[in-house]
Amino acid sequence: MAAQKPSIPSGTRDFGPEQVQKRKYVLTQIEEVFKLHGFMPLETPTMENLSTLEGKYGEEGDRLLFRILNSGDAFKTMKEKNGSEKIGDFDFRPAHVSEKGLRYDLTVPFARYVVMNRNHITLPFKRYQMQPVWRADRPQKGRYREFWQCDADVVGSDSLLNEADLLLIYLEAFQKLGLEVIVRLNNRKILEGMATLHGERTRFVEFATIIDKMDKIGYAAVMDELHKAGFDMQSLNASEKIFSIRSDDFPNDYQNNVVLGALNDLEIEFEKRNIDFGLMGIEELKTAFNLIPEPFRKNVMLDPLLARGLSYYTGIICEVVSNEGSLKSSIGGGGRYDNLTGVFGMPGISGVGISFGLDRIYDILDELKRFPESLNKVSGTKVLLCGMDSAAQQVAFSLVQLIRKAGIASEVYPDQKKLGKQLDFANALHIPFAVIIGENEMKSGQLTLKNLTAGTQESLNIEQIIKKLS
RNA sequence: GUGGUUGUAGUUCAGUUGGUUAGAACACCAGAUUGUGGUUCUGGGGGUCGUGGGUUCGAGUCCCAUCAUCCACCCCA
Repeated sequence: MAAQKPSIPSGTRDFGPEQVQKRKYVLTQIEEVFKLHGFMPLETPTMENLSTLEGKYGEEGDRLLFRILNSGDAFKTMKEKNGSEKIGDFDFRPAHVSEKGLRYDLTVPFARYVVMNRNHITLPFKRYQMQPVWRADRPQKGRYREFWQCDADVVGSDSLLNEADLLLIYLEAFQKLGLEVIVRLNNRKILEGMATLHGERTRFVEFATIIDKMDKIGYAAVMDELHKAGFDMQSLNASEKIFSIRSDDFPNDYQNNVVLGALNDLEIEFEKRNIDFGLMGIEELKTAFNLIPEPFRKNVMLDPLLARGLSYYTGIICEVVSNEGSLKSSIGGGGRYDNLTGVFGMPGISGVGISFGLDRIYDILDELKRFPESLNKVSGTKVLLCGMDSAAQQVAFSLVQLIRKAGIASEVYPDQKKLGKQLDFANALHIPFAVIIGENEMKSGQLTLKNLTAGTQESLNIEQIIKKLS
C-alpha cells in the first residue's frame, strides 16, 4: 500500500498543546461565570436520533445535518432490491440507511433531555453545556464544520429576570476575557409588529431578513427590496426612525436613547392599530434592558433591526459581535422560545438561552494576542533531569519522584544522548531548569542545577533543589 | 446550494515567452578534541510539481476534467 498524505476533513482542525491550553482557558472563564450564576452542567451524546434533530432548524438546518450511516451493511436492502450497489431505480429512503446524526446545536438535545427527564428535574432548570457541534456547511473564515458551543439555558420560567441574567453572563464573561463586545438586542414580537404595520404579518420572517441587512446594503437597497417583495411602504413614517439605526459607531452613549425614542413612536403606532404583540415586544425589550446595570449598558445595543433564529425564537433575541479584531461574524447568540419542548410532547414550557461560539472567540483573542502570558508555555514541566549515562538515569528516575512529591512538574530525559541534545530538548519546550547528573554528582550527592533562562548553575543536594524550585 | 481563488519539499513561497539533473528561506537530522543549550559555521535527508487525461519533439509552465483548499453569498457560533 502506497504511503498516503495524511489530511483531516475540511472545516476541522487539530489543536496542539499550546492551543489546547488557550482553548481550555476560554472554556474555564466562561464556565466560571455560568457557575457563578447558578447554572448546572449537562452533557449529551455526540449523536442523536435523526428524528430528534430533523425539522428543528428549518429547511437550511436539515441540509446541514451530518448524517451517520447505519452500522452493518446499510445498503443491504438496496442491493437486494436493485441487484447492485448503484442507486438506479431503487426506492431510496434515507431512513433505511441513516437514522442517527451528529448534534447540530446544544439547545435541541437539551430540550430532548428536559422532556425525557421531566420527572427528575426541578423547574426552573438552569443548565450549561460546553460541547462540540457539527454542521455540514461550507467552511470559510470563522466558520468550521466542527466547533464548540457553550450554552446556558433556563427552562420553566417566563420571568424577564432570566433574560437580564443571561445578558449579564455575556457581559461578565467577555469582561473577564478582556474583549470588547457589542450585544445586539431585539424582540421577535417587535419585528412581527413592524411587519404588520407594513401589511404582511404572516410574511414577517421575510420582512425581518430584509431589514436585518441594513448595515450591509444600506437604507436605499433595503427599501427597494421591501418594495419589490410587496410590503406596504405607505405608512413608512412609523418605522422610519427605526430604519435609520446603524451599528457602525456603537458603542456610544446616545444611540440607545435614540432607539428608545424611536420605539416610543412605534409604540404609539402599535396602539393605534391594536397590535398588542408588538406593544408586548417593546415592553419586554425595555424591561430586560433596564435590568442591566449601568456600567454594562454601553455594550448592549438596542437594535430593532436584528433578526436571528426566527424559526424558533419567540421573544427576546440577541447576538454578540466583537468590537475588536477582523472577524465580523457573531460570536454568540440566543433568545427566548416559548414552546421549546412542545415538539417533544411537553407543551407550555418556556425557555431562554444563550450560546458562546468558542472557536470564534478563540480566533479573535488569538489574533489580538489577549491570552495571559503564562499560557504561551509549551510544556508545564519546570525541571528536566539529565542523566549522563544509564546509571545516572536510574538515579534521576528515583529523584524525579521526590521532586514530583513536592508538587513540582518534572521529567527525566529518557534517551542516552549528549548533554547538549538534552538541553536542546529543554529549550525547545521552554523548560526553565535542568538538573545534571553524572559520575561526580552521583559520588558527592551534590547535583548540578542549571537555570536555563539565566544560564547560571550551582551545586546543590536534592533537598536544596526541591526547596529552590518550590 | 450559488460564485470565485489557489494547489510546487514538513512550512511559507520562487520558478521568467513551455526547453537540460525543479530552487530559496525557515524547519528537521548530523558534525565543529565524546559533561553544558538558546548564537554561529559546515554537511545531509527530503518533491513522480494535488490527481487523471489532452496539446506538443518537449509541460511545474498551455487546455479539459476531477479532487482538495481558501474566500464571498446564503445561513449561522
